[in-house]
Amino acid sequence: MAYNKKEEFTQKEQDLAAFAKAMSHPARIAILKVLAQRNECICGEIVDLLPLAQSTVSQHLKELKTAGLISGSIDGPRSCYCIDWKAFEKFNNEFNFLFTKLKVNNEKACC
Amino acid sequence: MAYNKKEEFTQKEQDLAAFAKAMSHPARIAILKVLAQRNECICGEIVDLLPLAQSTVSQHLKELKTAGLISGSIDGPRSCYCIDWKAFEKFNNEFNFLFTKLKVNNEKACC
DNA sequence: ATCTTATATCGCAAATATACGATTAATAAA
DNA sequence: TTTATTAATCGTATATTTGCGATATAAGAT
Repeated sequence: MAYNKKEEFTQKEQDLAAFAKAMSHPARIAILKVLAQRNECICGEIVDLLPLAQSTVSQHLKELKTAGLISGSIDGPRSCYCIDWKAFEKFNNEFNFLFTKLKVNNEKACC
Repeated sequence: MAYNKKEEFTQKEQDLAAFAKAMSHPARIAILKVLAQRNECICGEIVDLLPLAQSTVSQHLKELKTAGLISGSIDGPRSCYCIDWKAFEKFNNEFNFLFTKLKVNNEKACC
């Protein structure tokens, strides 16, 4: 694109979009699912569960971490990851505020 | 990428990812916000509210419509759009099922 | 000290997404 | 019928994402 216009939107809009973006790939949904079920998980186990190369999984993990959806710590030669529940709660609140609360006023759809 | 591996994930994972993807740009969040507040909205009004060209807004609207987050109908020479609340409800349920329900079992984070 | 194991990072190719101007299509107004 | 208005689509440039193999890094095992 000629210019990147993302900065011209409000911070909340950007934050919500960034969170959604982190979840916008099935591989990352799958990773989050595993982490949600196990509380903690070693990178290698995730690699075994996904149909992707190790380097690709590592990249997805990095994206999730950068976006703040998960946290990770080094555990000897391994890396342990888990979900940042607080971030999810925050997103869920924002999301519901935008798209559920307002629904009450507008039941009758026009189209 | 050499190959698109998205199809190798479960349908639910793909669906959730597709929904998140539709919300993964601040412009589309902004559009959804407007529609949530107004119940219905003409394309032109949205164009006026966003810092983007008409063709770009139209493209974003198309993406939202294709992903099923909004519906639209032609109203004379204009197009009227509104949120598909059912789709949001479905997404919210899936999302909560994955990322909130399971939280109860796993309060103690490791990292 | 060397070897193994686990993970992150780099470099690259291919696929997608973003943005715009120009054009088209379709209705309303004159 | 001609003209204006509204919105969709096309073509194109650029940016970003996805994916992999190869390489680097770092800790544990021998």
